[in-house]
Amino acid sequence: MDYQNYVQILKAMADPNRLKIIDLLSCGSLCACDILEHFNFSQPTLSHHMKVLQNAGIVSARKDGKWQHYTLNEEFMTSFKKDTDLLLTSDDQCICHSDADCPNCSSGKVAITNEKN
Amino acid sequence: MDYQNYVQILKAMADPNRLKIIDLLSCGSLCACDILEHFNFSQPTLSHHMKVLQNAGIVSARKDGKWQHYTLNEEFMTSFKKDTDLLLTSDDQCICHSDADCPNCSSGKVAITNEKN
DNA sequence: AACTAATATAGATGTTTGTCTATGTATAAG
DNA sequence: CTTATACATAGACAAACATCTATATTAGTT
Repeated sequence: MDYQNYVQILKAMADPNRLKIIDLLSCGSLCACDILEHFNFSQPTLSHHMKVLQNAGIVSARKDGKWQHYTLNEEFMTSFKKDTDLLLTSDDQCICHSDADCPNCSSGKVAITNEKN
Repeated sequence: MDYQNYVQILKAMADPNRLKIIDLLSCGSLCACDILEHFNFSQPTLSHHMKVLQNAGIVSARKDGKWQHYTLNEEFMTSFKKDTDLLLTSDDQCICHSDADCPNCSSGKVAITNEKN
């Protein structure tokens, strides 16, 4: 799996305020000023958070006159859940399979989830 | 949902090395020295990372002689996926429902996913 | 008892990050 | 054209964080 992208997403989510923004957007699109009303921090701080969320591919923005409308990316929601499953599942893509000295691989502990081999 | 706990988990995961540790442990339990072999950082650094993962409830440790065996918590894996689903779904627990001025609530955009009301 | 191996703790350090104030830019309204 | 509104950018700063070296602790071994 693509660690870099997944870590960037996790970092973007790992802030209580940005998490709240994601939660807000999960109800539907919102413009910056509507989001800002839910917080105590300044407008530039929100601007910064929205940029972090956009850079991580979590949120996309659409400009409409003076307003910026933010929407949760459908692709993020599906791929994040998929990557999480991939991470927490012992499968062929497990990192230890590329390591000949891995105790779990050599001891056969992974065999149960690797029956096709 | 419990933001505090979820954010703590996200913060613990939002580091490339700790993410790799989680991936390693998803194949089965490992002791500290086995984990350390996969990295270039020092032993105290690993000790620090393992503590972060334990404090977040992601990993639990069992001492066996000189060795510390680390295991991915089953409870973390299930609750993390559940919380993620909860976050990314517009449902009754959506944060905006506690806010009378929320544009999405007042405009009825959420109605589709809230048919029982 | 002395030694070695596995891990933890303490303290220092450079980097990242969340936040702020001040200011710039773009769009609409009067 | 001036003014107000919505948002972005620049730069500063304190707190959090990842890492290191040095040292302590714990448990086997000789």
